[in-house]
Amino acid sequence: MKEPGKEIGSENQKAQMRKGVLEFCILLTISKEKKYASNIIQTLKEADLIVVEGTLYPLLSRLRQTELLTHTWEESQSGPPRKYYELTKKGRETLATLKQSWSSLAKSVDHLTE
Amino acid sequence: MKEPGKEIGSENQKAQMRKGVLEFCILLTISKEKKYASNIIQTLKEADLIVVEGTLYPLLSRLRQTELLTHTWEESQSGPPRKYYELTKKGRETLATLKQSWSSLAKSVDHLTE
DNA sequence: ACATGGTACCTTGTAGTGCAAGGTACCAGC
DNA sequence: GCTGGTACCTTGCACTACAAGGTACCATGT
Repeated sequence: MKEPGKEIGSENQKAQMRKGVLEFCILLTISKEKKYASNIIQTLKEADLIVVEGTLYPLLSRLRQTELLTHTWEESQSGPPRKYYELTKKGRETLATLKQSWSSLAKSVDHLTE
Repeated sequence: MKEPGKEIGSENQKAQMRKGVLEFCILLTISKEKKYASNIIQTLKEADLIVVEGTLYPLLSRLRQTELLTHTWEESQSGPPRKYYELTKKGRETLATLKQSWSSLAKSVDHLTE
């Protein structure tokens, strides 16, 4: 069963584009300094990228399983302890590769736009 | 059951990025002149974007259902007739929106990279 | 006339991924 | 010890690309 006034491409598509670079952006975010989940969401939001918890946690787990990042618990002054994420060596290497992938992709799009 | 030496993010991720902009790129491709499927794949390949038939056909159907493009049959001089795709008015409008989405996304990534 | 190779179109089943919604645990203040 | 806030995590659903397999039409050679 589908809604009759189904959403047209543009809205949906914008979300689709965001998906593709999400993992990349999260690695970018952490690369500057270690952060915890809510912190990451905040940073991405400041860059106009909307992400929610339900998306982020599974993604962080996946990145940890592939050993791109590690986490350490730290006490908070107000509330429960926080899980700070940080890039591993492999994580930094992968990020470098992804930066190239991104610029390569941007180049392709430019090429098609002309 | 997973392969033990499972593929690490970078390869997989690059594909993921491509996915996000695929629909956008296809609309871009057609926007210049009407094309048929193999033709589109060829054009994308020249821009370093790999797409296969099994991906393209369902995508074109989807775009037709949402009325972003139409098709017309034309005879070929060598082989079966070809289905040429072309943007509709709504398609051109959507494409304009997507161009903005793309540049907005690129901006966000740049913002995070700095 | 009909077999063969090439071109083009299309469908089915599978795996990966983001997201909405709901759930658990810890801390501080009243 | 109750309440509100913060933080972490899981489950079920919908969407999408892709691999693989299938159909149809045309031209050429024998």
